[in-house]
This record gives sequence, structure tokens and C-alpha cells, in this order.
Amino acid sequence: MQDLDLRQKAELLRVLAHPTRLAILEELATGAKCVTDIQDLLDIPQSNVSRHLSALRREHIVDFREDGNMRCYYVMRPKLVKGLLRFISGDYPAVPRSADSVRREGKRRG
Amino acid sequence: MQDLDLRQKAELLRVLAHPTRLAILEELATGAKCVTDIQDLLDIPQSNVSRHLSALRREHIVDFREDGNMRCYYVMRPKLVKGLLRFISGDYPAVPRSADSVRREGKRRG
DNA sequence: TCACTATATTCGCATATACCCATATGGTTA
DNA sequence: TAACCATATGGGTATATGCGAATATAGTGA
Repeated sequence: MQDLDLRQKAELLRVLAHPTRLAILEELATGAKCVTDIQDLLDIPQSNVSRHLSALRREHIVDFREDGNMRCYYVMRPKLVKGLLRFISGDYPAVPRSADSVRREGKRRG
Repeated sequence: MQDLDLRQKAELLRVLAHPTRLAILEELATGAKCVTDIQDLLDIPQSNVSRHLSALRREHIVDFREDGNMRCYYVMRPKLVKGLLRFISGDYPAVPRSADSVRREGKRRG
């Protein structure tokens, strides 16, 4: 298992797979915000916000522009974030299958 | 940050965010397979496959049907897996923004 | 220059994860 | 029943993660 493509995809997913980072992305999806804005909106420590933003930036999901001593973060891959938020909000019902249908499909061992 | 909904969504993403599990899902997406099938296809230790399948099952992403002494695993939430595989295969170009546009948007601090 | 604000980073710690190897469980077949 | 298959799980270990608290860095404005 050294498929580079899958590794990269998994790494991207991993960065997205954190409740605080999802919350940050939801906020940023509505418009650019600086660190303190996010801190106030989500009510979490500043260092925490900063860390999560760094993680998102490492994957080029967000970026920032400096404005005085503030940094305005924005979503740099809007399609990705929109796609993500849509994806995780979808309804994905479980479809149990009969032993028979599964067993027949599974008969591929020599 | 105790948003239960976001926690659950993040947890689901987290389970999906592993290269081996993605590979397993790609295989299962083409049809049900037993543990040894997957082990052979991906060339990874059996205990490893078994553990990843357990993780996927915990999130009700896959399930299995017993067939003799084998367990045929199948995708129990096909829409989720299809959606995932489509999502991670998409193209999401970076769209850098000017400091000006970001700064104006960010002016929401009182 | 000095106090203040905004942000990033380091430290220490607790917890989670993934892996390998070995073993347990239970069905299968000779 | 005995050897064998398929699968799950426990032990041990290395590594990663996330957090709070404290600190560092740098811009701002009096």
C-alpha cells in the first residue's frame, strides 16, 4: 500500500476530518474572517484557532491576506469546501443486503 | 465547540481518511469481497485488513454476510461511498484572492 | 518609545492511532 | 477427530494528534 494518490487524498480528508476545522470552514465559507473573529464566533482559544488554520493552510484549503496586524483568512479552494460541506450534509441511508446477493457477488476466489 | 452534528460528521470523515481504507472502499465499490480477497488484492497483512474493516463497520459504511467460514463484506451505504470517491477525485483549483477583496470582506469586527 | 493588539509557536502532557506478531475462535473437510 | 482455513483480537510499541498555558513576534497608535 504505497499508492501516492490515495495517500494524498487521505491526507486531505484527514485535515478536513476535525469538528473545529469543519466549523472554521463553515464560517469562512460565508466570508473572509480574521483569527480573532473566528475565535469569538466559535468561542475557542486563539492558539487553537491558529493551529487549525495552519493545518488548513498546509493543504492549501485556506490562505490569508495581511491587513495591518491582522490576517484575514479566506477559502482558497471554494469548490473543495463547497463540495465538502455538501458531501457531509448529504443523507446516506444504509442499504442492507441479503446474504444471497452478497455471497454470489463474493464468489471470486480461486 | 461541542456541536454534536459536526463531531459526527468529523468522525465519519476521519474513518474515511486513511489510504488503506480508501483502497478497501474502492475495491468493495466494485463488488462484495471477503477479507482474504482484499488481503490479496491490496497485499497487506490480514490483521490489518480486518481492523480497517471493523473501523468502517463501526461507522456503518460497510457490513458483511457470513458465508461458511468467510465473511463477505459489502458497501452498506453505496451513496456515501460513491459520493466520497467522486468527491476526492474532483479537481479543486486554488483561487487566490487580492488583499483588497479579502480585506473588505473581513471588515466585520466591531 | 511604550503599552496594546493580533497572531504564531513552543512545551508538556494525555490520548489515539496504526502497525506487527502472535494467538484465539470457529467453520470446513479429509 | 485432526489438520486446515478464514477471521478477529490482544500485546507491545512507535508515532501522531490535540489541547491549554505560556511565550515569542510583529504591527499599531498614543
